[in-house]
Amino acid sequence: MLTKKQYDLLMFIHNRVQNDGVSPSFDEMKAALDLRSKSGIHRLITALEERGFIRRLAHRARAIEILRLPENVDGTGTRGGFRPSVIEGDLSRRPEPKDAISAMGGQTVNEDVDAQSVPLIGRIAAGIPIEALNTGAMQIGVPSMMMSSSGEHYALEVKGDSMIDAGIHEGDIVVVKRQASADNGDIIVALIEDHEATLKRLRRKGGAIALEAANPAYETRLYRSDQVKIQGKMVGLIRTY
Amino acid sequence: MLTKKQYDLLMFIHNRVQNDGVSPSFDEMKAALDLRSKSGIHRLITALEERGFIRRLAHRARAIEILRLPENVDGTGTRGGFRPSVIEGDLSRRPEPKDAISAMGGQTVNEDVDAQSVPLIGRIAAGIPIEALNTGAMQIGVPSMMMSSSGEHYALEVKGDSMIDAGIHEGDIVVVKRQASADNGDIIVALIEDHEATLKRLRRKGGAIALEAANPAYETRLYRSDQVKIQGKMVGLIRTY
DNA sequence: CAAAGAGTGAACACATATAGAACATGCGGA
DNA sequence: TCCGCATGTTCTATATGTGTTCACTCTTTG
Repeated sequence: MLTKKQYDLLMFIHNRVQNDGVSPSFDEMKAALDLRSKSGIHRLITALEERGFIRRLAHRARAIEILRLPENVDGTGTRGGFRPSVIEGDLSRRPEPKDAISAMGGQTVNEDVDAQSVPLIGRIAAGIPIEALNTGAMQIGVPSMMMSSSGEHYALEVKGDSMIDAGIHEGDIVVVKRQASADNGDIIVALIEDHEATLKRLRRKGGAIALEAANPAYETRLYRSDQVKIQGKMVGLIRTY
Repeated sequence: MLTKKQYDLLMFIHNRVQNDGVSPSFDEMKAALDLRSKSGIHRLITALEERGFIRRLAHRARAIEILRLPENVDGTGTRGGFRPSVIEGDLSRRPEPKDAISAMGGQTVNEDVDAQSVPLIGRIAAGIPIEALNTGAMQIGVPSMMMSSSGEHYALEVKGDSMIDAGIHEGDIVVVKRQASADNGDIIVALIEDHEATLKRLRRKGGAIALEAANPAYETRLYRSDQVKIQGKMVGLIRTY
């Protein structure tokens, strides 16, 4: 759990981000908490990072991102804090998925765990469509650090060994961020000719799209760009022994 | 997450894309932010790209794509262009994870996320002791399914490639359950002669203990059982791309 | 192909921001 | 009470952010 100071600081940052879109500098936080030194802020920030409430880019100004909030986001404002527009009450989370981008991630937040739930929606393998086990889609907890704060994520269980040289084994669970485009070299979920989903590395060659397996036993296959729809980009992997 | 200037520029680009359908040139951005040089814009653009707000095509004019906006911006009605398409019609998402999970009747005590925190206490590699135990032990969220309900768990970052054939790469995080014994074939954290910690596969040979790497470049080493102390057994792996 | 348009990037000067050490204080639990 | 921990402070050291100028390179277009 957080100390009061840590909580205050987290709320201050959150409010600032909500209102300005810009995270505060150490000096501004210092003023907000009524301190005379930025070092105190530094330690609080470090503590928040350790506890998984925020994430930072090292050595970048104002590069703070809020990953989650404590359970009781009630805004017992110490200072003249503004109410966040998105978060209300304690457990009532936002009902509108379309807001998922403007709010923090759109997944549930637990009181003390640096993780979020994503749906495990099926399996994926070379040559085999994603099975729809939509019914009762299982939820799986995924470390927040694995996901970007915005966007939608889902999980798939890996079948087959086509990506084994990338350290992706049968039975592993891959976490995917849903997006329609990706960069060269990304591992993506690709839907081929609207019926076959596969996990491969993306490589663009001129106007064509190459889908590379990470296993010499499988050949790279080339497609026209209209044959392939990118369903998302792999952002993480979870394996249980 | 962003500095004021970065935020201003992002908003300017966003508005221009919304209104004109074309992203502004550096000169136009220069004028908009009241600068006298495009170089400043160039650096801001680089910063925005680094932070994942925009994407660019190198050496292409006006080839800026907005990936996301800061959290305070209401994206309603503006997201049409880059809302990724869904995987398949009937696989579409389940926007209310909490309902899904409670509807499944899982015996979750933690009503929200199926995960727990474990401390990330250091790094491990062949031949190198586990570094620094306490200094700012960062907590990491780990799926509950990865851990047994009892027992103590911790996490280590992997250095080196000695287990690469087991799909364990440099930078991966391994989740370990603390225990003093393990079965043949388990991957364990072993402390050798009280000074060297290593991640290896356990193989007992008569009275001796063999520690096998999963990389042909490393040799299996044999120890007397009094030379090796088992620190725990690997139960999971987490990788972020 | 040449010119215009667009983007890159080094270098300099300041302004801001972050990192940490070192030491002091106050509070709650063993 | 003693100890550990979160917290406050002061100071010092670095690193990053910003605005500018200048010299190119790359693309697009007539």
